[in-house]
Amino acid sequence: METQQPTPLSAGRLEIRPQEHAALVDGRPLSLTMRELQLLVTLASHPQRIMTREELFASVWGSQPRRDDRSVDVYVSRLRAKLGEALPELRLIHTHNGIGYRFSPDG
Amino acid sequence: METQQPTPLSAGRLEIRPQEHAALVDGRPLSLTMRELQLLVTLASHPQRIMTREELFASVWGSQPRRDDRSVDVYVSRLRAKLGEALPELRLIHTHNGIGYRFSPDG
DNA sequence: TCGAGCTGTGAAAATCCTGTTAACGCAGGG
DNA sequence: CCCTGCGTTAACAGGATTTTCACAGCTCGA
Repeated sequence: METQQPTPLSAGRLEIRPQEHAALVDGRPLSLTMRELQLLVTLASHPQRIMTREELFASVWGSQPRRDDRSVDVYVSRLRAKLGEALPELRLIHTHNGIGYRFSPDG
Repeated sequence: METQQPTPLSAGRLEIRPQEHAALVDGRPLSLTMRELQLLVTLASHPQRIMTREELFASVWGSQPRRDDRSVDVYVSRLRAKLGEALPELRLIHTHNGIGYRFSPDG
């Protein structure tokens, strides 16, 4: 069984409410697309854990990525851009070369 | 329990008095139709919360929308037009693609 | 009976999202 | 240096979604 998250995920000034399709910074919702939000939820559901592209893709897209698929990278980039606007001082998503990405609630 | 709103809803220069079927900007009443007002009241009663079309429809029309119903969209558009005339510098109603709409008191 | 305004619906126009590719930068090894 | 591998992001086309317009039916006073 996968770790079941309580409805709201919290990470400093960032709060994520999957049920409400919302990611809030200081109470203000970010304008995330479905994919971006799904990706953020997946990452934030496993704080400090390095997640592979395959894991992330499976969770967000519901299937196996094809060889050399860069969708995860592209959406991480888009997500970072929007998170960076709202929280310029924090880098919540970390790259792990050759493996995947990791969400760190405290930057 | 649902959030119970005090009679007058306030959002900057906009004030809404559901009891009096009135929405005022700087004290001047907007010419809103019933549906437009109901929609505005519903949205403004849940500031910063992303509301789905289903929620909005249920609240305003009192039933479930039929598949592919665009009534909510059309009335949001009509509402925006009238709000935009009175408050050209603010965008109070935000679209959340694939989900619904959100009322932000401060634009 | 007429006219004005409100409503819901369909559909065209405008806008946004998605997946994909490719250009670019950077670091390490040869 | 040059090459290679990897991550980042700009750009694009196609598809999906939203916005807006037009219209016909209704209601309600004049």
